[in-house]
Amino acid sequence: MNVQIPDKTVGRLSLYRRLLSNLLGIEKVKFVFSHQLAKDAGVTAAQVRRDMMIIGYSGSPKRGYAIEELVESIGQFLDAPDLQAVALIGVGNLGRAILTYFAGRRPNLRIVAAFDNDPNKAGTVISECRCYAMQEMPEVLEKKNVTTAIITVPAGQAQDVADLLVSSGVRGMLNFAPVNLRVPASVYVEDMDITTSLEKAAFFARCRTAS
Amino acid sequence: MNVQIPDKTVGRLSLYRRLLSNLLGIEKVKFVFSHQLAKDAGVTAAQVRRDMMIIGYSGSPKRGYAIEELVESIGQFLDAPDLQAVALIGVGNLGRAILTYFAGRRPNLRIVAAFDNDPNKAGTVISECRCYAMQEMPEVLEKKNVTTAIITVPAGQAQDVADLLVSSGVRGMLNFAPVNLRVPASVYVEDMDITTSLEKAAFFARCRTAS
DNA sequence: TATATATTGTGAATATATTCACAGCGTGAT
DNA sequence: ATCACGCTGTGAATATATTCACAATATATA
Ligand SMILES: NC(=O)c1ccc[n+]([C@@H]2O[C@H](COP(=O)([O-])OP(=O)(O)OC[C@H]3O[C@@H](n4cnc5c(N)ncnc54)[C@H](O)[C@@H]3O)[C@@H](O)[C@H]2O)c1
Ligand SMILES: NC(=O)c1ccc[n+]([C@@H]2O[C@H](COP(=O)([O-])OP(=O)(O)OC[C@H]3O[C@@H](n4cnc5c(N)ncnc54)[C@H](O)[C@@H]3O)[C@@H](O)[C@H]2O)c1
Repeated sequence: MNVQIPDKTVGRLSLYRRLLSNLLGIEKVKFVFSHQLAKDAGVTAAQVRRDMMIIGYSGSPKRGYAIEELVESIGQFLDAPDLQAVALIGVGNLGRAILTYFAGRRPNLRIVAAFDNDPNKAGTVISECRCYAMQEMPEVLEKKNVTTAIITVPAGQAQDVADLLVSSGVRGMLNFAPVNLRVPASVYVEDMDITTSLEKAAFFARCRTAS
Repeated sequence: MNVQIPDKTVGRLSLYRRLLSNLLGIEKVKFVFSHQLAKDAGVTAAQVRRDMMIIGYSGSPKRGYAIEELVESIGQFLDAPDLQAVALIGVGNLGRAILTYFAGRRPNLRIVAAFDNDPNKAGTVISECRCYAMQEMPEVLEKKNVTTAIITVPAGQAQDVADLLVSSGVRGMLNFAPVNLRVPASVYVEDMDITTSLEKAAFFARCRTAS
């Protein structure tokens, strides 16, 4: 990956792909114009075309983008060639919701192991995913070749967990704990701060109401 | 709200406040410098100072920011003067996790009602929050003066739910369904797309590993 | 009281992201 | 075959976000 890919573009590509898959699967459409995709995605047509440019995909004037081909292209860009294994740490309320949601949903991006320090949880299976004890983590992560992790442990435990993950070779994390994780520059962290997002929604709700 | 407040700044203010509350409550510190807060928040010191400028809060050189006062200032800026009531629609796995998490956590920003179209859920109480049937929604939202909502229904239902919410006076939404909601310009939508975020983490995990 | 000093507040500079706007082109119509 | 049209691809322009850099300043110290 020599060129620096904008973070935002990656997010939109994932979004485009999902929308395109819907079009293909549900509406049986074969082609889309940038402005159609843009409308579904909530962005401008120019943005869509710019993103396509970034991944080097070309459409045709008059016909637009060949959906099937484009989905393939985005996949080639976003996905690992083989299975990309994901682990989830912290099988609490949120962790279980996520495990259940992703179970069997994506063949190439699968949660292959869950971990929790609660001894009652080790050994259980949630939505087809085995839950391991924390001390098994390094071994399991290596054996299953896990490179990506979802952190759903309490805030106070998140840094320790992140350190463990890093030392076990994880390079991408989706972090739900409300803390700024300190990781080496070679590790990517995507934060999902639900509380902050709710506060934003609440703030702008008032803002808009006032105007 | 005459000046246009940057979206990103609002998010960071929420984050700063949480970090500052920790400092006050746990570490008993009274003052912080911009670079200390910046480190905790994972941003630059200049960013912190710029954000403070935006809400019109001043620190003092040599001492920094008076934490208690600053928390108060951020609160004045972010929070409603009285209770801001929130509703949650879709009491599934994710919805229940969120209800449980926020129960009793914030006095001023509270989930005061949940809704689900499953008749088995209407009438139940999850983490002190009453779950209502969908047809009760307009009435309950008005009575409880709800202006903000969390959408955790399946993607196919989210637009209908959003329309209902808008017509009941909701002006801010936190949307977990993977669809772009079409709402009037006077309504704010904050999207939390867990799938896209996981794909981003996975993508950059590969990216970093390669380099 | 005077001084040294590390930090604030902020205009200007830079970086990043998005949009504009239009030349060029492929396609369906004729 | 030819044409007219509406779209794509993209350089340039603009908008937004962040960082730089430094004068102004409040305080701790002597
Ligand atoms: N649920 C929400 O809506 C919500 C909202 C905002 C933030 N969050 C954050 O998401 C995270 C998870 O939230 P939750 O509601 O699922 O909490 P939870 O308490 O239900 O689950 C936490 C789980 O982590 C496990 N755990 C604790 N320490 C551990 C460790 N060191 N190693 C491995 N496992 C450990 C616990 O046994 C538990 O199963 C928290 O950081 C929380 O702040 C959640
Ligand atoms: N759980 C996750 O980790 C996860 C990840 C990515 C996206 N999401 C999205 O979050 C949303 C919720 O996910 P979930 O896992 O909680 O799903 P879920 O199926 O467990 O819950 C959905 C709930 O919504 C209710 N519902 C359905 N239609 C409704 C309607 N018209 N009005 C009111 N209630 C209705 C259902 O009865 C159910 O209780 C979905 O849109 C999903 O795509 C969830």
